[in-house]
Amino acid sequence: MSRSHTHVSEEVTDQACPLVEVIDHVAGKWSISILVAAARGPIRFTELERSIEGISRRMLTLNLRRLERDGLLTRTVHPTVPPKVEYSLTAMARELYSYLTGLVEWAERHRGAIAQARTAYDSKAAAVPQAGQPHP
Amino acid sequence: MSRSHTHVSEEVTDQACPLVEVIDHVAGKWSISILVAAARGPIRFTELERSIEGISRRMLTLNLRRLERDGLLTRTVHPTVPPKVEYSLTAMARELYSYLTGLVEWAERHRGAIAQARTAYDSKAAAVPQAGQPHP
DNA sequence: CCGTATCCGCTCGGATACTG
DNA sequence: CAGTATCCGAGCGGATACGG
Repeated sequence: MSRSHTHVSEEVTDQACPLVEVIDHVAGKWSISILVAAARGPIRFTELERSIEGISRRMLTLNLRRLERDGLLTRTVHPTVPPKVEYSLTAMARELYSYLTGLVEWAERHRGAIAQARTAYDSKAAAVPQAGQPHP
Repeated sequence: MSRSHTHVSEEVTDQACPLVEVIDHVAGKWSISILVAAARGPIRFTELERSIEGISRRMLTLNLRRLERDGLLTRTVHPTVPPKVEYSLTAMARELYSYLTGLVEWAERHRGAIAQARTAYDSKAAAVPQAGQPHP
């Protein structure tokens, strides 16, 4: 945000493409699901819509466009009737894939532990009258 | 994957803790920065604030609380004056660490390519009058 | 089948001010 | 030092309707 003034001549990419933003796009809530789903091979719009639980059509479209714009997905339109559109990973995205699945597998392994940690945290926060008591 | 029949015991954590939500917390915009920064060893609040470019105090606090609640960070208060609070990764989070750095390194490697892909996409979208023309 | 467009509630998140 | 509290604008995201 408050970037000290860089030379505008060469490194536009540094300004235009902060790491945090790239990661945010790539590791976004739906992006991971989409990329993992598309990793098996070309996949159609409605297949994505059905395979990703809870995503709305709007959010699917928005994420697909953003991933395409970032060069992670290619969109291929087959001029048939009815229309058929397929999305595939680019080389860049295939390289990303293993990190994503690693993340997902980690989340699966620790999902239970996380749920327990939340319960513990919440019950602890609820029962601390001797410290959190604002006297009336 | 989406609709295999779950046992009741798993169903509880499944409801309380959807995979997508876990990933969203863990791979969130600021979460990654925080976890990576805390991986080197116990780190203080202001150290985090200074080392993470662009984060506000509010967002830092919110993310720290959420990570603590999810069992990824431990918060240790040293009863000194002035007060000293340190955050450390839990075992669960240290296991996550390598996937996160993998992601970050990927983002660094391809930051330039992504910036170029965006430029290409935008210029293509701007100059396609023969296909995108909405006839009046 | 594969989207786009519009409305709108709701949350995110920065700015600011105040405590132990 | 390490937060909490409150305000408030921006934009995310669901619902709905429509088009090629």
